[in-house]
Amino acid sequence: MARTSGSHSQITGPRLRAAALRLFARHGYAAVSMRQIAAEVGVQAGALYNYIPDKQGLLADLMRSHLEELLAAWDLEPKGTGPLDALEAFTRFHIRFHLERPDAVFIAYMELRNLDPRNFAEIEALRKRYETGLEDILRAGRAAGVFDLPDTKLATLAVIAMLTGVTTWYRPGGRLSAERVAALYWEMVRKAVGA
Amino acid sequence: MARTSGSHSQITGPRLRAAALRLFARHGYAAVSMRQIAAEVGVQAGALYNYIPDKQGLLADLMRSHLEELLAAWDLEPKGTGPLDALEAFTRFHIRFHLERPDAVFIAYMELRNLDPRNFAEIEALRKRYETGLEDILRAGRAAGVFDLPDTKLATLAVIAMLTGVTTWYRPGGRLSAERVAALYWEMVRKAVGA
DNA sequence: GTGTTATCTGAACGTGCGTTCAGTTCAATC
DNA sequence: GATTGAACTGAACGCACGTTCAGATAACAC
Repeated sequence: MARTSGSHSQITGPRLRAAALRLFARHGYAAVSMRQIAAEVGVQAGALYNYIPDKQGLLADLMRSHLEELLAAWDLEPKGTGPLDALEAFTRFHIRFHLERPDAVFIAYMELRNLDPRNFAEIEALRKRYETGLEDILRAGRAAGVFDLPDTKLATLAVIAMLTGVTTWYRPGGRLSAERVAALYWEMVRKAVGA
Repeated sequence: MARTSGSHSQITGPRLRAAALRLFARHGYAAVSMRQIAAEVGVQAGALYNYIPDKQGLLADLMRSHLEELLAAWDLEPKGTGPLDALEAFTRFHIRFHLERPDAVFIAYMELRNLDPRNFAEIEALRKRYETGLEDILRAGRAAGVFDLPDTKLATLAVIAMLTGVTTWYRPGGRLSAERVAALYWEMVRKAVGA
């Protein structure tokens, strides 16, 4: 009894991606079966292959679209004037964006090892591009004498790790609002870069 | 042809744990099969069950012994006098200890979701105890007026995330020595806590 | 009302999984 | 030199995996 009511192609596709995102984040790519995803979508496993080439392609797609969305959103973000404004913008943007997509963030950072080499290179390049955005800010601020940094590259990695760590413990409705968390982190980041 | 030369029980056990640590860290718990581990040890898969109850027990064992080693080592670490010394000791200890065991660290932070509830509670308690060590230092320093922190709990998580992040990019023989990395991170941590 | 086509089912494919266990081998013991 | 027992093999267990595909169904075009 296929096609039980109306056309589903524009429903099943997004639902597949949403279910995969949730399950991969919760249990890990390797631990989730296509049948589990299909059950969540409300469909048999075979039907999923109308929307994806294979399981590996599904994972790569999820990561690619997350990172492309991240880069596009950061491009549109107002960055104020000068490195200090830009760093604050980055900090607040990073926390806000990541807290809104905890599952996608987790997958993009944790399932890199499950990508085959071709996909890995592509995804890693996107991540690198995002990191470079922060590194440029730090370098500019250092050159302008606004920041006091012993090592720009290391500071980039340290700040990103610190900010991304928020997603491991933050839960909506907890002690602190996302806005408050961003403010507190910005204070720590500002001090850490010596500004 | 079992027992091809000499008694192996004191060799196979550690080799099993070493192989599992390496493979779990590289590919993830769910993606590694008992047969892969056995092949690395140089034994048939069935022989592994002389040393472990099951695959889940192997994972729990690896995480438990890593965290117990971490707590024991931190207990023995000289902490100087006062919160500032203690925080520096923690920073340097954490980086040194973690850089020496990248595989175990990765597993302990990433495979929590693959523990069954009983094991999870136990492992999570050990992790919490370690975090509390840092939180106590920060709270003491704040009370003594040595640190300037908007939120002690949040600072604890931020510092741990920042420091643990080192393991994601550090490679021996790279641009910076472990000692130098620790020094640079200590400078950033010190600034971040307002000291 | 007929034909077309997108969408899905249900069964099957070969493969590999974690785990068990009877049997084999060999160092150690007496 | 017989006995013991730790350490391991090799085969098997039932099950679940990712993926394919012929056939069924229902919405749509005319």
